[in-house]
Amino acid sequence: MTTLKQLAKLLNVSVSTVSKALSDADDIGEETKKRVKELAETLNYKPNKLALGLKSNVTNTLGVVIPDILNPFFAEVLYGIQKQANAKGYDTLVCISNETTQTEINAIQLLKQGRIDGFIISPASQTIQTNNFTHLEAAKNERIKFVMFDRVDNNIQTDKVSIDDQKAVFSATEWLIKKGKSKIVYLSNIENLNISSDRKKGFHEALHKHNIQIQPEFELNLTNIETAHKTIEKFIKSNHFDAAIAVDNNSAIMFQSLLKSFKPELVNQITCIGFANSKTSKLAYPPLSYINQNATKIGEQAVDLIIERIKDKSDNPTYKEIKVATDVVEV
Amino acid sequence: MTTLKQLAKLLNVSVSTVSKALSDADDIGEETKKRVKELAETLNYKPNKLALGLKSNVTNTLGVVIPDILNPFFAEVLYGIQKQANAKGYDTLVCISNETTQTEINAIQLLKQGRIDGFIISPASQTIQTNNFTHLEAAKNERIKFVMFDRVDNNIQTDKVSIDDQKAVFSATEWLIKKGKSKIVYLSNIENLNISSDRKKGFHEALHKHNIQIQPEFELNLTNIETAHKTIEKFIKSNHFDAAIAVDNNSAIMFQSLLKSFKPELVNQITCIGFANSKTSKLAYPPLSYINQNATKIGEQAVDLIIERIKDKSDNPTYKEIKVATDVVEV
DNA sequence: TTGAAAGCGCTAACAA
DNA sequence: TTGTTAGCGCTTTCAA
Repeated sequence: MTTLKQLAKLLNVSVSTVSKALSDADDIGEETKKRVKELAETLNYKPNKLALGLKSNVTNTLGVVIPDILNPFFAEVLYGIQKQANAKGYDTLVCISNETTQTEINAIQLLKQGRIDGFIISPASQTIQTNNFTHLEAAKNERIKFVMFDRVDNNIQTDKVSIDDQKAVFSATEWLIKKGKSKIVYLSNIENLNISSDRKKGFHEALHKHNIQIQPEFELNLTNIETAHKTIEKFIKSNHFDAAIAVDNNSAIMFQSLLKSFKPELVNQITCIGFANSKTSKLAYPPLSYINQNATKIGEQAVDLIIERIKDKSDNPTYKEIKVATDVVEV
Repeated sequence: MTTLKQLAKLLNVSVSTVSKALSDADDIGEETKKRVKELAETLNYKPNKLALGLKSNVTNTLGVVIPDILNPFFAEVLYGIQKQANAKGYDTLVCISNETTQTEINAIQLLKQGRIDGFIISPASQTIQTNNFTHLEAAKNERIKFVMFDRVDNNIQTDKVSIDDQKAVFSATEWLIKKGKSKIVYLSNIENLNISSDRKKGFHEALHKHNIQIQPEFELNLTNIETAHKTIEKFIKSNHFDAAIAVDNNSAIMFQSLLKSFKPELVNQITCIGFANSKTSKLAYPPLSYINQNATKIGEQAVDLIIERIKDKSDNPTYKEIKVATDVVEV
């Protein structure tokens, strides 16, 4: 790595002259600037970011804590985060908590060691289930700035980005009802999170509004991937239904596939919808209509929020809670 | 952030005493050590990693450049990288190249600014298609250590981790043939990469070995997601076939779904196999047998290699090229 | 057993 | 217009 010192030596000037020349300070002669810049170019000089960070307490780096990168939703959020962070001149230090609180604590420790300006987190399911947010509280006390996304918690005061889960599922359910559907099976592989209960509320709300009876046996729990196929098969074989709504990224694809195997004659009459994006919707045929969660947008918004917060030096900030719009994409 | 200086002041000792006490140096009195450690604990002192990095030229951070995080394969590799890096005490600075060379160049620039000890990269498809590896050559000249994975290039001398693409597809094809299949359709959505041609070679090799004629119209190009369904539909409707092999992560799921729609009577007679993992294989019903690419393992191996290389101070290293074993998982 | 000083690469206030 | 100096947080050598 080329350093200022080396440039200075080669050019027979002082380190500070080189530093100033490179930043186009107006107290350096044009001639000198030119010489300095040329040599810097030739030697492919890049300022050492560690030194800059140490000096200025600004790292231009964002921490990102993601529960599960194998979940396409989080992968897409990460994509949005990266894209936006890059556009704004930030790098990302990424940690995957693997849904456990301990890994999350470690991650935040790492992120606290002066290496980031702030972080973006969606808490692990374990954290949410045990309601153990002490590490985030601690971060807050140490004035470390962070933004929560997707799995947001009401007890933590900070900036948040999510979708309106209840509304998203309400709209999708209503979309089905308006197509004349009334015997709708509800699929979820999401563990016991706020998101999950909000989504179910949206489902119930829509049924209620349209005077449709809630039937507990029409709500399938597919958390366990090993038994999911069996659960769906059993349901398909022994119930009358005319639509399916999945509140995660996978279950609708699965359901449709089983439907085609066990009741092929019904495929055209039964409408399936799930959370997805334009690409994953096409894994199924016919392609599934889907609830577009705008995961990329969530990531972008999270980045905007954290950068805004980083730049905001006020002591008593008013936190923002952004709801990214979702929409039903009919294919 | 608590610093050594602050601790020193509070304890009325010097900075160097604190530093040594915390690292258990044997020239510091037990009593002092105890006092220092207690206060450090209370104030939740964490050494500033930037300062450590600046001082020691060791960052314990790995750069990771990934072409496409929405591809489940790369997501899983990233998972493996994170897991292993963490286990070995490294953090990861992740960049997504989005399949373009320019982003990749930027990423490597970022990674070069003294922030990482080495990086792990799978080149963008653009980089490979234009055969433009100057940025990697440059990195090599600057003695920056890196490991290539998956999309490895013969012209770059460095450590590499990949699967034996030809062999993997050969084995899977042969697995189909041994089940009595001979009219096998070949599906690929992979752009023109080495991987792609190696996989096709494996396919041809197996056909050849078992005296099966190669039929170009049995090799479907599904690169364009918009036309993929149509292409498959047309094929299914107008050809006799008894098996399908997909050399990517999505096409087999898609193919099976279209098959069930257009030739449901054949589903039980036609065997589909694709690259997948235990989870994605279950998106289809019946679950697909799959070629297990061991993406997690690839990530882990890449981390092991880069760490080994970082620790190796020799001038003329012998580079390793690891082939991770694949296997056909019959469901 | 403890502390002072130098230095990693950089910036910025101040001096020349 | 250029250079000197101090300091960001840390480790380490050497001196006390």
